[in-house]
Amino acid sequence: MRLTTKGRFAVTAMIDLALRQDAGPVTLAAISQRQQISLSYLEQLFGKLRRHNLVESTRGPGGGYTLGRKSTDITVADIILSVDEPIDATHCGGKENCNGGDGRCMTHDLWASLNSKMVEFLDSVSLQKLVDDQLAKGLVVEHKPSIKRAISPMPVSQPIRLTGPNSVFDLGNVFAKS
Amino acid sequence: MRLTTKGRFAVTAMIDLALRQDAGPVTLAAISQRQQISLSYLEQLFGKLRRHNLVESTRGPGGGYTLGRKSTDITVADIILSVDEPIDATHCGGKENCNGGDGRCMTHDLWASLNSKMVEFLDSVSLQKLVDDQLAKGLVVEHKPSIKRAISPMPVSQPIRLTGPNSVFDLGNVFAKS
DNA sequence: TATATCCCGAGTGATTTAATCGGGATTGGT
DNA sequence: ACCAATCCCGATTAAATCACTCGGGATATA
Repeated sequence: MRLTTKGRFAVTAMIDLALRQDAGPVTLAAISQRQQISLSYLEQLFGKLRRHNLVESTRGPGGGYTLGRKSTDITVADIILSVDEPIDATHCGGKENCNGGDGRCMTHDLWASLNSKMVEFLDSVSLQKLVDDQLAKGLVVEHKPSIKRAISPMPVSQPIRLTGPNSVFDLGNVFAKS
Repeated sequence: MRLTTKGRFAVTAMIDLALRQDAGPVTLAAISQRQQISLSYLEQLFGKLRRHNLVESTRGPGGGYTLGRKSTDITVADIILSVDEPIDATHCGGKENCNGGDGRCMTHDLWASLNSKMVEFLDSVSLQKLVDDQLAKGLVVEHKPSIKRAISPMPVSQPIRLTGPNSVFDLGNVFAKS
């Protein structure tokens, strides 16, 4: 299980979608503006989410994305696993020898346990839960402006580019260090 | 909190050290051979571990490393945080606006929770626990050959190079995917 | 003095991340 | 029939990171 900003972006976008899909399909352009995620990047992410049936798409004008199933039936683990596919389980296939040496893998059980704990946790949080959290925090969802087109061309704020995985997961100072 | 093979290597090396330090300082060369980790890389890792007081070093012939404190007082979290220093807590400093947009950060609490869970778990596992696991699995620790030098020059098996962080953390198939 | 060991910073190639780019397919409104 | 909105997709890219290697040094023992 990898934890990167990609996963974070995906979860953020899914919350945004869940919050607004009642008024019809939500466009990636809209999500891009609201969440400051580049449109092309969103397209990549939603391609994966769609292939995993977490979202459905409608093409053409008025189109966009809707959830593939109820938000109570989508978990954070679902989302993260969709975009961060763990395709290569190459090293240390479970019963194989990880260290080459004497055929024993001293830390395998440890990582497996941790992995389980993480998945367990992420699988216990539904998308609906995150939506509720946002609404509880006082987030107001504006209604879609129907067909009304944007009149003032509104300067598009460029998303800031975050290169490299420095934004992965920092512990910060949760843990008291020496 | 980052989870890479660097952390895994560090934990593995620390288990090796804990298993054998009773017979005096353990050299990195020995750990390198047993655990198939490159010597130079071990030097890097132990530099960090030493700076975090998890190990102590003795120089010169007969030297090596010993644990900086009791193995019951060292946790996996200690080790991982030592080598994978989370120096940059740049993005989203806690109360700041992560998304630039409306000043709210929809996933911050989620990641913070996950982080806590991970640290909680890793902090609940002591080095001694891992050592016990190994001994319980029937691992036999040979005594150091005192001063006896290796007679046959024994072909040194090269550690396999793992490039890139593909070995980070794969979920494998713990989680049933579509 | 010779050797074993730790120490350290600089460099490196493969890989990943977080995008961008350029084009294409589909559909709705006119 | 056309146009524009929207999804779709693969190729490419710059910066960062990872997992090392390399070359030299410091320190202690015999």
